[in-house]
Amino acid sequence: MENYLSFLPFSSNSSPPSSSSLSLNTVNNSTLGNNKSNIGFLGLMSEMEIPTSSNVNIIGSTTQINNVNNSQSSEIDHQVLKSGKKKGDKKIRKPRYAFQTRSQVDILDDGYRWRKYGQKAVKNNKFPRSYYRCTHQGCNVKKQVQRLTKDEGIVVTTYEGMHSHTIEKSTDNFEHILSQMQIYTTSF
DNA sequence: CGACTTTGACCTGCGC
DNA sequence: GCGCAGGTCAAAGTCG
Repeated sequence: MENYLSFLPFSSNSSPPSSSSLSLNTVNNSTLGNNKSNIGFLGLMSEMEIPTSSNVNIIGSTTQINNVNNSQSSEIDHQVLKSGKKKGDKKIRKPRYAFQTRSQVDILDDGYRWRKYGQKAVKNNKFPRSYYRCTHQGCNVKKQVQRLTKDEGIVVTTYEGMHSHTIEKSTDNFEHILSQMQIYTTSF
């Protein structure tokens, strides 16, 4: 919070961060000191590194992120998520989409507003996993953010569900970011 | 004062 | 059935 930093990782011609282009929030307890935000999109993720559930979809190409959500979750989207409160509900989960970024900071600001609702220590990982929920009314999208133990520079973000509204910040928008990211992907 | 984070407790699913 | 791990809740605290 105090350490809210914004970065312009991809290009040098973008303008000030807080309301445009990609900006990144720095979580308080993340290691600061050098603000090198060397963000590279890694795309692929091995299942071993994300053992959370069996239906995590691995995103290999950044351009698929939105499309996959639109095409696959439209039906499932309305099904009730395991809530822990409602007994008897089917344990059907929304599809999840995970991708990795190489970053010094944990949270990619994708233009939506997120509220943290939990944090858990994860087995075999020295970094906790953070749970976020979209604050937009009626929007039930969640995401998890976790840093890998193996490589502390890699942040795994897992999205669950589909936004039912438009981006709240006027970012140059996520697609632009993703297209930039893909350049990194292909160069790997 | 509202929005957000922190954090311990609780619930559920799953493997043994 | 038991214990573990993941996921969520909600009260309290913090910040702008």
